[in-house]
Amino acid sequence: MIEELSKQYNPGETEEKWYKIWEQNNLFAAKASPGKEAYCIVIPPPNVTGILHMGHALNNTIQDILIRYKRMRGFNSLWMPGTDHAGIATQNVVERSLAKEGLKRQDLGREKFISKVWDWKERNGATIITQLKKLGAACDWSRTRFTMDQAYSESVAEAFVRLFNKKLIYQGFYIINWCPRCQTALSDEEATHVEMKGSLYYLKYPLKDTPHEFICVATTRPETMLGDTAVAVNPNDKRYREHIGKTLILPLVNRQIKIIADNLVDMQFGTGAVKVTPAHDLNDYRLGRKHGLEFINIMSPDGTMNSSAGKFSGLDRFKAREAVLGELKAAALLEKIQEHKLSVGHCYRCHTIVEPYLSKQWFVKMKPLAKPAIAAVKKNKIKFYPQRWTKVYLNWMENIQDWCISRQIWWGHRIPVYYCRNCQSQNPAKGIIVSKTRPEKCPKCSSTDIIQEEDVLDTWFSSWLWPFATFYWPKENADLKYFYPTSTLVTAPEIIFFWVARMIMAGLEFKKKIPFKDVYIHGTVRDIEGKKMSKSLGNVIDPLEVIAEYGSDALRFSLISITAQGQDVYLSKERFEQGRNFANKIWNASRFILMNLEAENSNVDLCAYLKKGRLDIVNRWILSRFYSTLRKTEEDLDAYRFNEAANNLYSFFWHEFCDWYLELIKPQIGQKTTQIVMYNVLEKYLKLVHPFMPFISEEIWKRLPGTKDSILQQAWVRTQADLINREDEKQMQELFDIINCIRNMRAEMEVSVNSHVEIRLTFADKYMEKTVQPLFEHIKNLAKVDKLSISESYLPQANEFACVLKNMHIVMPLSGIVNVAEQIKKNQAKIDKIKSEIKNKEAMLANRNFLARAPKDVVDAEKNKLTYMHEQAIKLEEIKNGLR
RNA sequence: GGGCGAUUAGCUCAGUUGGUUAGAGCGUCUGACUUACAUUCAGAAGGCCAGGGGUUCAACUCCUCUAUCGCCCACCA
Repeated sequence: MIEELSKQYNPGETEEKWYKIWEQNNLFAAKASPGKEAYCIVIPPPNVTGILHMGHALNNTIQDILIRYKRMRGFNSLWMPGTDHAGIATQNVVERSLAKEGLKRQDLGREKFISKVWDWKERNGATIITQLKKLGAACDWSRTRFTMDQAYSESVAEAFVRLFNKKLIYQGFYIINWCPRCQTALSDEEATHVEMKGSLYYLKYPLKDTPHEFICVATTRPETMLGDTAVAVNPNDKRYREHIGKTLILPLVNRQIKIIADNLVDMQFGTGAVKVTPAHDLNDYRLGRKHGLEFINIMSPDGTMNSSAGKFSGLDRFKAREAVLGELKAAALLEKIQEHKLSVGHCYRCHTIVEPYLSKQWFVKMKPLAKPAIAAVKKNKIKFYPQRWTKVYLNWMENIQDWCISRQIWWGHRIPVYYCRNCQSQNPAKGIIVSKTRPEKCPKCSSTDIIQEEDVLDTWFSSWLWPFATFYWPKENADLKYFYPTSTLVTAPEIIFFWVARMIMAGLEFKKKIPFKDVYIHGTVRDIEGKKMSKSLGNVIDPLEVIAEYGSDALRFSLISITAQGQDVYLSKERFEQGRNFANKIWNASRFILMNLEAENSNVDLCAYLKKGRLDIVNRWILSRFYSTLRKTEEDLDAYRFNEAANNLYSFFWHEFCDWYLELIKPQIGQKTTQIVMYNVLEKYLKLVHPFMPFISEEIWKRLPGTKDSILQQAWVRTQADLINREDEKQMQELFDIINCIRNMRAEMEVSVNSHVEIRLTFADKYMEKTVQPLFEHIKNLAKVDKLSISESYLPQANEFACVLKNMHIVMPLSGIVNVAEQIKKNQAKIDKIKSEIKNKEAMLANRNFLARAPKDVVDAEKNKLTYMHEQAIKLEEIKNGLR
């Protein structure tokens, strides 16, 4: 069996094999079991249209680490998976494929179109789930939810009705962000502002009574002038004071519009006079309401000009801009064009420039919802990691605007509002029925002529219920009771407003409890130049390719090890080599151990064995280091310092366990105690590394003699504080220093490995001599020394070279030195450096404040150091003399 | 306009509450086929910790200002 292990680890087959077994055996499933503490994470549901990208890989690796770690630590750990119907995004995908057939969704009609989308979902919706499985995600797939599922949709309707009944939902005409391509309203968050180079156009509007006089206004969207119903100036502006109240003739349209005064107008900007288009600009809308202006909508939902735009009707908004400018120019009414930077809203789904557009929409009143959500965070009931996001959250919440939740698309939860046509025919404001299910007849007039609201809800109106709707809220049930509130939410910063903040509000509103205790915000994955990874930039590193090439464990480990808490990640493909190499290192170390392990020495309980006898220092040391690593790993994971934990596990295994321990024990590998310790460290280490590298840890775990159950069901390693021994660690450090020093001397002097070397050691104190002496064999082995002796006098002979170590002197024959002059020079540099350091240290130790205020151990350490430096300086001088 | 983050080795980044000699990976250079691993092993070179000022016995770490880059927010016509 041992011979079967290859020299190189092959992740491909192994990973596929284990995931299948885990899944088949339901190892990820969690059941509500009161009495046992729950640990629950709800996945940020990826869009059904989603394809695994590095952001997902990072996000889900972090969650998987937490889930596996907490399960091993004894929690009843549940990772709730699912996908999001992603209204606009999904509809766009299906519309695009329809377009290939030359069809529009309107050609099919609502019902047929929706069933097409469902078809698409059935065919492609599981892609992202399959990909998450490749990553190793330990989700309880039996619970997989979809935001459009029947039960989930009922939760959505319930939430709507409750808010409506509390008068927290209202309908009204407001300026919203309109995407002319998707032809729907968007929330403020869905319009992403991008800084762009544009122009500021100065238009001249003639005064009615004195047509040779003009008021000049500046605008970035000249086509909107067709909908102007006033020009506003600041009442304190001397330039225009006399014109206030006068009438202008709006060019091209010949509408008479008034000059109004309002403090909102900034005198510094443009000409100080601003055209007012109440139906196409938020500020203008407010001015319009305030001053009772007319609202003229000049645009159709598709972004072309409508009949109110007169002869421009039918033109696309940007074509209309050119046409308007052309005509104004011809009429000499275009004074000038200035370059101007401005930030323009874009649809977050299709990147089309959005229009501020006046339309009838549904809104959620947010201030009352925000209040308890602010308090929960302020009172630390919910904590953000890193903490700085708290401020971002609070700032947004304290300035929250009402949420436009209606969308003019078809794919989504249709708003549970019904209209009785009979009632409406008498009074349009009446006849609104809000109900979770379609009413059979109007409760007022009993008419059955009832139609449902056409609009659907914003996708986020369903996502914000995710932490409890996934447990079939509002139905009270054991799972909901047991797993809610969930424990940790792991997500990206760009989603704080869309989702995190709203979930907190929804949780407090509907469940009267916070939805989660901790929010871990990780960084954005960027390419090596710091750009966001995106398909259009072509800078995407595909995680699936990385998995195929390096393995999932490698992807996970590398990703985690470079992700400092909340920092953005700059990624290049080479980074994954580190993870692959590490997996291979674990593989080979295990191979080595298994090759040498006697079956009887596996599965020996370490604690019981230790009671019987004392170990040698090397074995004591590795146990001490292991348990220190365990402690550090726990501290780091509990504080969400994943990279620290990963790097610490890496350097323990590679640089302590492999580089030192395994090398040191090679000569004694047959010994029972050594075998037991080496087996135990490996076995326990596999558990520590399992949350990070689930596949390879399982593969090796299952190859350990006598292990049957999966590693992911194992209990975490128990702390053994008594096995952490600083004194042993210190002593071993002395040994490493000596070996390093000798290796160093050989390398510097270019002494071939094969040549015989004799080393004399001189110790400053007898105690140290005593502790190092038993380690002589190790020094000989690892530093390739033939003869090792202790001498009283450290003074190097004429043919010797010496090196100074703390409290120690290492002397070796000079014969191998190639360039003595070079050595003397180096030596002198060292002496100079030490002397200047001594000066500083002496000054510090002479400082009364330091002695009075610094902790005792710091003072002692400094004193020791000074003594040591003095000795070293003297010795170096002597060596220098010896070299001559 | 407001807020946040970054600035540490050639590159990409760590550095948790101030306290021994500021670390890692990659890259470079030197040496090694040492029977677990060349996806390896042993070593070396390389840092006024962005800059100024301050607090402190002690600053990469805390405060302040400046510069450069990046992100987010805002009703900049």
